[in-house]
Amino acid sequence: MRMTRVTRQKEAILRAALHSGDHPTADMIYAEVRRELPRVSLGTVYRNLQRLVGEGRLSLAPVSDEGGRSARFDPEVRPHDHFVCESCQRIFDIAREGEGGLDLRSFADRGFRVTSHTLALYGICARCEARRGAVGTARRPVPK
Amino acid sequence: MRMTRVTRQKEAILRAALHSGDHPTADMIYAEVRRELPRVSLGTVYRNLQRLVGEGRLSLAPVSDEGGRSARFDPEVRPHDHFVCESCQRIFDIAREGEGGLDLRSFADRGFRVTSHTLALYGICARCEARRGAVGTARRPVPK
DNA sequence: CTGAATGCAAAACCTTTGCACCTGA
DNA sequence: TCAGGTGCAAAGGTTTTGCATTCAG
Repeated sequence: MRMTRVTRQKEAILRAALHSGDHPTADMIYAEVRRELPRVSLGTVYRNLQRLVGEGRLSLAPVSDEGGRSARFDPEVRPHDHFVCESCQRIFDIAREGEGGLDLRSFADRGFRVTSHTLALYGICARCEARRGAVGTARRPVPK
Repeated sequence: MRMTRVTRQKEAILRAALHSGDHPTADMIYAEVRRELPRVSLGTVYRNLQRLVGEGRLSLAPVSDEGGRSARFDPEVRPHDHFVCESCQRIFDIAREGEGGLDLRSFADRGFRVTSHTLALYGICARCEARRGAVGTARRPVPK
């Protein structure tokens, strides 16, 4: 039977993932944890992130940010959607209302069984939209 | 000014991507092109896939297959959605009806501008669902 | 005690890039 | 001709893994 041990590292990694505001990458979490546990290894971070996702304490945000090859972790584990701002790159969680408004009947009719889905919206967030109006047409990133 | 040259390689790569049935990875396309041009390099494949996507002749399927770190290319360039079978791993294109049934008013109200979106459904496809019923509860992959 | 977790470093994977040579328009 | 494309190989970035050691239960 799988014994899930409580280690200083794992706790710090979860805490970092929860408290790091914006859908952090493994590397961001690594940097954060390092401030508390300077000798932690990147391998430990990856292994624990994997465990935490497996235990349902974190989720993976299914967003494909342009050149982004790195996974984004999400403290929100309930089904929800995402909005990605193409200007400042921030990722917003979107609460899912009911079934997300999806009509899946045509799938059931064809013998398909849908068990989950991911929805990501792309565009310009309110802050960038406002700033763009003020500054002109330049699409420069909005600092945190 | 950007001159887009027609080369044997580029043509073979596009042909391979179009004719390869199921949302191929760069590697699959490489293998396919190699049969015709054995000296083609993987770098050339990547460079051309990038160009073809830039030219709107291919698109990238925004599906996050489990451990899959590799990009999937899609001959369908019009906006559409995807269904990923978690049993046989096949990816199905789904035609998008109208705006995909998404209600984006609440976003506009909050000052967000949505320019595009990606929707991926996960579940069991009709073929696997049927086979599962026949075989029992075992979830083994369905061969092509 | 004992096996799960860690730290470290090497490897694995996918993709990009530098550079000399080639080639299509 | 000659800029853009190619082949090759090396580099880059992210994630995984082998192994001796440490540590939680």
